[in-house]
Amino acid sequence: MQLKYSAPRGTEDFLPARVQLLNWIHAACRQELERHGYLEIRPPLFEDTSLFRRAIGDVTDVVEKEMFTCERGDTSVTFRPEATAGVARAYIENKLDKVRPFQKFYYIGPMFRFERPQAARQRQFEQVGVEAIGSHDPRLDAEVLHLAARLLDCLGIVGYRILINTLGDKDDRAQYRTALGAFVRPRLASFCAECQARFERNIFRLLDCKNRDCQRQLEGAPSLVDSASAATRQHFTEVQNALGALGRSFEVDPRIVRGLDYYTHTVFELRLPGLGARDTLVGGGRYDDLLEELGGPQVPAIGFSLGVTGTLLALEKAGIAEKHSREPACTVFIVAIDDQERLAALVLANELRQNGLVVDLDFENKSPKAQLRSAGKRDARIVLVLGESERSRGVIQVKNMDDGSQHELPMDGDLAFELQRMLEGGNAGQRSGENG
RNA sequence: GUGGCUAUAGCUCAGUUGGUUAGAGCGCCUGACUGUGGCUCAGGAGGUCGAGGGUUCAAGUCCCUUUAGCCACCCCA
Repeated sequence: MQLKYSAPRGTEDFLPARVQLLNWIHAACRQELERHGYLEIRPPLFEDTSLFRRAIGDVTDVVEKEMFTCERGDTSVTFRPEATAGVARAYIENKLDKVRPFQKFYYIGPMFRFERPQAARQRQFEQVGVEAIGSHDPRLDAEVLHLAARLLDCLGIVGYRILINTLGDKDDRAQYRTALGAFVRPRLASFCAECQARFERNIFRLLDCKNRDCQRQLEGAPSLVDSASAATRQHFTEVQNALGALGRSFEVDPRIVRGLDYYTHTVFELRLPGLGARDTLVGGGRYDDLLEELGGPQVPAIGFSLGVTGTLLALEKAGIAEKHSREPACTVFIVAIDDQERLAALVLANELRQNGLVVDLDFENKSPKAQLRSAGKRDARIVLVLGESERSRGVIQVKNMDDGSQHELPMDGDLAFELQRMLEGGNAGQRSGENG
C-alpha cells in the first residue's frame, strides 16, 4: 500500500462529511460576528514577506522559522501565518481611516505556518478572527473578548477559561523589562536553558514557560501592572469592569504575554483544558502601535483569532462534531427499471432540480433493487420509480421512503409541485431520528 | 530543529514462545421467484502485513536503515 502521492505534511483533506462540520462552524461564527457589527474582509492569502517581518517581529519564532516563503526574482512573498498584518495593511492601503475611522472586521480562512504538526496543530490551518480598528475604548476590549467567548458559546463549547492581562504601552514595558530583569538576573542560573535564552531574547516569555521549576522561581516576581502608568492601569480596570457588566467571568493572569511582538495593553487567551499541546482556543489583544509602525495612521486596534483546528478537536471531544458531520441527504431519488428509462430519469432529474428539489439518480447501471438501496443510503425521502409500464401510461411511481407507501402521479402534471407538497406536508414523514 | 510512540483489508483493530493458503467487526458488492430500500440470512470482492536490507530451513512476528503518521518540546490559533 505504497502511495505515490500523499497530502503534504501538516495538511488535511476535508472530505464531504467534515466539510459539513466546517460549514456549520463558519455559519455559526458568521452569524454571531455579524450580530456584533463585524464585516467580513478578505485580504490575500500571501503578502510581501517584509510585512510579516515588520508586523509580527523579526525575532519571533513565527517569522524566524515558521514562514512559508516564496521567492521569485527580487520579490518575496509569504503565505500568511496570521491575518492581523494583512488586515492592518489593507486598512492603511485603502485609507479606511479617512472613510470611517472606526471599523470592525472579521475574517475566516486558512493560515500557514511551517512547523511540526501535532495535536490541534497543522501547517495549513484555519482561523476565525476579528480586528476592530480605530478605537481605544476599553468597552471595545470587552466586546471583542466577549465576542470571542460568544463564538465558543454558539458552538456549544463549555468549560473554557478566560485569562486576561495587560502589557501596557511601550514605556510600561520598558520599565517592566528592567524590573523583571532585575528580579530574574540573580537567580538566572536556576532557570531552564530555554528561559536563560529567553532572558536575552524576550524576557517576557519567561513568564509563560511550561517548566514548573521556572514558574516556582517566578513566584514573587513583579508584575507589569504594578509599575505601569496610571493610564494603563485605568484602562485595564475599565476593561475588567465592562467584562463584569457583560456577565463574563475571567481571571487576571500576569503570565499571559503572547508571542507576537505587536501586542499592547489588553491581551487575552481562551483556554480549554485537556486539548493537548495547545489548549489555547483563542488568542488576542490590543495592538495600538501596529498601524503606525506599518506606515499608517496612528490608530489603535484590537483583535483576536480562534483556531479552528483546536475547535474541531474540542467539538469532537464534546460529542458535538458528529451530529454536524453528516453528508447532506438528497430528497428525491429516481430509479430507472430498464435501460430504456435511464435517459428519461436523467431528464426528469434535471426538470425537478430546476424546480428546486435535491434530486439524484443511479450512474452505475445498478439493478432496481440496488438503486433503491442507494436511495436509502442517501436518506432520500421520496423515490420515483420509472419503468416501462409507467412510461406507457404516462405516470410515475412515487414511493414514500419513510413509511414505504407508494402511489402513482401523472408525468405531465406538475410533478415538482406535488413532490414539494408531499415533503412540506409531512406526507413523506419527518426525518427519523434527530430533531433540529 | 530535538525527543517518544506507532505502521496488518476502505475504516477500527486481532494475530499466541518466528512455523502450513494472514483473521474479525464495520463498510462495500451480489443473491434470497420475474421491477422496490432499511431488518434478517447466505455468498463475494478486497491485503506483495509502510518501504529497503539482514538473521533463519522458515518472519507480519527478531535486528538495522528509511519513510510516513501520531504525540511532546520549541513556538503558537
